[in-house]
Amino acid sequence: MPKKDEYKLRGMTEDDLLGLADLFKMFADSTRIKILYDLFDGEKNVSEICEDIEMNQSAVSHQLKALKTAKLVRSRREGKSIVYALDDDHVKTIIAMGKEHIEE
Amino acid sequence: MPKKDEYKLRGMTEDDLLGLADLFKMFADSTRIKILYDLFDGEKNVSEICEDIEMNQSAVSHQLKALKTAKLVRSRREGKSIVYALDDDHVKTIIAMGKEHIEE
DNA sequence: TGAACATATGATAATATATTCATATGAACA
DNA sequence: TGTTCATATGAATATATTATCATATGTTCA
Repeated sequence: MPKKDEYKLRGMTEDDLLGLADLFKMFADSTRIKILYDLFDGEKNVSEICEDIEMNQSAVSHQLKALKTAKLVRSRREGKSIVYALDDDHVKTIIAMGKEHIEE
Repeated sequence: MPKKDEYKLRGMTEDDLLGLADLFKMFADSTRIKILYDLFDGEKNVSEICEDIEMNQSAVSHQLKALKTAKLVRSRREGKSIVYALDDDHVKTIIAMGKEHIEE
């Protein structure tokens, strides 16, 4: 059966574009972008992130979960802590492009 | 006088990071990303954009205004129409990086 | 094993954001 | 000049998103 008149934009389906928007949502919130930027330094556990970005633990945990679902960060246990790290090289590139746009 | 304890994250002030998040918000909505993606083809007027992305004129106009404020598109009059175009090379790069992330 | 610690989670309230509808603006041209 | 066409805008509603609070989960180590 034919897909119910889903249109395409230069080869991208509507779902593709919705997925793209969802990805960029991850960068579109100040708490999340602070977390991502903080992880540029390398792995950090949740408490360290909270201190660095001055946000409380619950808010950070909620946002870390969103970032993990989006496959932008990964985590592993290390003793009592959970350590997070960037999980995609594109994260740095995307943020770098954003900075360039702003700096012009 | 000292700035009231604004912290920095790897050389970025809080305001810098808020600005980055605001930029990425432009890519984080399906209507706006459809518009941007539609303009990959080149200049288009508002009616053409509406048809391509199947959204009504008012919604498109509101979002074009947001994109213009963010300096991601520019516009000029051409006869009765207003023609829009991408106004920043980074737009294509940023979206391309997003696509790569998703395709993996 | 159980107390202490680190993180995660669910529900709620506060806030932000997008779409719609009605209408305004402003250029073109008869 | 006034009508028509294309776009922009304001206000209101609908929807999504986030931070917070309270508490649950799971580890470590005495």
